[in-house]
Amino acid sequence: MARRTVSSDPFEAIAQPKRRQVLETLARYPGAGCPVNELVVSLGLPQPVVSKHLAVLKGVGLVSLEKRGRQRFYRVNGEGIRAVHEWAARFERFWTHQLTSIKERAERRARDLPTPNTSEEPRRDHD
Amino acid sequence: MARRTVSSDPFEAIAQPKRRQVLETLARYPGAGCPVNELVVSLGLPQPVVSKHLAVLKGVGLVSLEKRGRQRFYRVNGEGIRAVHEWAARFERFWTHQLTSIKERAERRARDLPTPNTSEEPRRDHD
DNA sequence: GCATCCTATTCCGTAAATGGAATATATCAA
DNA sequence: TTGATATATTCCATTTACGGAATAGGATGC
Repeated sequence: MARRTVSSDPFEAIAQPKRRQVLETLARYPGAGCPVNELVVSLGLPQPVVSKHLAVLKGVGLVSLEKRGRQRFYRVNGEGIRAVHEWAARFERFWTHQLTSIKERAERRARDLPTPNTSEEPRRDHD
Repeated sequence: MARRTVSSDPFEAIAQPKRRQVLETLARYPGAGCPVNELVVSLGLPQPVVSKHLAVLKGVGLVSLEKRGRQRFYRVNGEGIRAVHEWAARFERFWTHQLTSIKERAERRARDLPTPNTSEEPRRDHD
């Protein structure tokens, strides 16, 4: 049961390294975006593969599309990636504080406290 | 051919919503971390499922582990998430600039590019 | 009309992740 | 030792994503 559904959230979409590559490549183009054939050359991947990845990225809103002539210009749509950025930012305190002091404090608390499961309420201790 | 390997990079690991839940729950605990049984209660998932997700997170360095008695305390390891945060930050300009000005610039450039067949007014009839 | 270019989509085989259940391992307690 | 607790691991079935090849669709040019 409960498989992953790549077509629903940006985290799934960027899980695939090639799709991150697509985004990184797109990001190097100006606001007008980049047509598929140029992406195909840049990435060195078969065109159907690129198109399929673009379809996934578009499905989750990570890129947007503009048709011009027979080409389709894709460009990065920041909002989706912003969500990822903000999710990760929630964990900022885990890398801004030095790990060593966190570890020390963790071990000190571990020794001194009975067991931290007496309350349902999560604790926030900071230094 | 080229499958995704969940046990190799943090992007794969956080693709799974339940693993993000695990991280979010862990983040609410103090530096000492959280034992598995408490995670099981908090998440309402079967214990083997939680353990398996923790194994994946540990495999990619998103959590670290400290044994104490028969319990194992897991805590968030910031470095892995930091990588995600920094990757997303590379796209910051796509959401800090207003979308409207980006669009305008896109269309201006689209007119100026050497691609043929855009001598007319650019079309805005789709997104 | 027809041919050509650009892109999307379908079909298919394979590899892999997920969850459930049962079991194994490890630690403590009596 | 035996038993209970805490966690990990194995086996299994299901579902899914991925890539490749071929094909379809759509726009342009002749």
